[in-house]
Amino acid sequence: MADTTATQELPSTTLKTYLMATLREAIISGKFKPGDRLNESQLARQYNVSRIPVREALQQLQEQGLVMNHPRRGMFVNMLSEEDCARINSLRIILEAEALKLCRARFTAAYERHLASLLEKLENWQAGSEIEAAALDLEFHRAIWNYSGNGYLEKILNSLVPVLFAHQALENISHDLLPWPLHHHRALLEVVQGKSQQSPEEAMIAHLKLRYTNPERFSSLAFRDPKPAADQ
Amino acid sequence: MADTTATQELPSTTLKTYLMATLREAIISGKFKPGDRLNESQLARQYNVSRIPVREALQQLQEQGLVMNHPRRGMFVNMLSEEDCARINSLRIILEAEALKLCRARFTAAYERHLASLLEKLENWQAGSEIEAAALDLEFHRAIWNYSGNGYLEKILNSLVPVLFAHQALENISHDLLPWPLHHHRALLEVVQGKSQQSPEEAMIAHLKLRYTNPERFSSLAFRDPKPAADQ
DNA sequence: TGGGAGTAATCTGTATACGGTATACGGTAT
DNA sequence: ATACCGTATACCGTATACAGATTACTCCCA
Repeated sequence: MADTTATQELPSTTLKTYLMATLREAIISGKFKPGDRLNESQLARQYNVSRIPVREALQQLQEQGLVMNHPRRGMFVNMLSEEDCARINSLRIILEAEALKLCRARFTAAYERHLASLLEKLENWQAGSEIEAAALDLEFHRAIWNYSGNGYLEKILNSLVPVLFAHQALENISHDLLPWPLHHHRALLEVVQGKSQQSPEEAMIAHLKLRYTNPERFSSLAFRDPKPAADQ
Repeated sequence: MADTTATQELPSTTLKTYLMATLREAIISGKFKPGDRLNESQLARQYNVSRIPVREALQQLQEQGLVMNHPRRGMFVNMLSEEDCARINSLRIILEAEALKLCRARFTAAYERHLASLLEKLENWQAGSEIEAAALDLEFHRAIWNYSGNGYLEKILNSLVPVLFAHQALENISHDLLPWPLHHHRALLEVVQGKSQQSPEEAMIAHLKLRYTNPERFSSLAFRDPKPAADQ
């Protein structure tokens, strides 16, 4: 299975890392819904480990924004408001646009082959769960982040975006919306290739507008660009 | 050892958060040098707590990039190469420029008073340790991040920049360089006030150039024309 | 005298145990 | 009947205890 964390990834080193990946996947896939309380003892019994690794994994996920801690109450799956999504998206535009620019500057044939093969999988994706679609989507974006050549940028995006995917997946399940939009990733590849007329920022905004209204709402791009209808 | 009195001030929250702040400060101030191994048991004895809160605090600091974990080996104070600093600075320019823009858009009289008072303290700072100067510096920047109105942006910057300050403080101590440059923060305030001719990115690059060579080296600004389009 | 292997010391990772606090429920008074 | 209060329960935060692993040291041999 594709790795779920960007930090050190040695599967059977410690129980904490194993639990982190497992719980992260469970949250992103919607197995645990926002607002759910995560009982340490219960999870420990469920995975046949003691509470300590569970605690530490949950705290790591807390630092990554997937769960929230109410002191003396417990851990709760984070629930994102529409505004939170917009705030994250506003940052994502800036950061992922930067990743696109860096990727474009460092472009090589090997990168292009990898991205193209991922893109092909995305565009030919037909059957399968929404979860798998989301995983493919995330994999494509992660490839771009990785090719930026700046590990800190990659780490930040990895701590920022997956929680959005969790939220999106859940919205998709509960509202039974249109299938995951996978068809617009070619525009991003074209930006990286230097073939696009769009700026990286424009491409990111267009990309996110498939799923959100005014994703750039809380970024500086919101009041630089006269185009969006400022309803607020 | 002098910390035993400090532990007596009943940590209103949890021991973990208390230890996090303490250890963070110790690392940033250079009390623990890069490469040092942090012994859990030793720290536990030193602060009169058990190993568990120490462990959890260290793991939190790991997520913030201040320490690194070698599995089954222990926690080590993170050691930044010159390239790492440049990578972080390249991101910092982008992110803090965004914070400046957001701050400028949300500017109020109260914000201005607060920033101005901090600036006055910075410019009138004469005596005191380099550590205090760094703390003041950081406080000013944090105020800007906070006023951006995007908690996620604030959180990212808080996970990115303090490690730089730790590195800077150490360099300063070991090489006995010039005093901490505090005099260039007015340019940032002027950007927020809209009085500056510089773009936020230019201001940030100029700000960081006081301390680093080519801080924008690993950002997209490095290979874009030096005069970005005026955003106002 | 230097290097390698074996052993001991030490530390991390994990399990179990305990105390304090918050929540929930039931009883009593109004 | 409702509201308030006291007790009970459950869970988190922390402490203590144990096992595996890694490191460092020592001893032996070349």
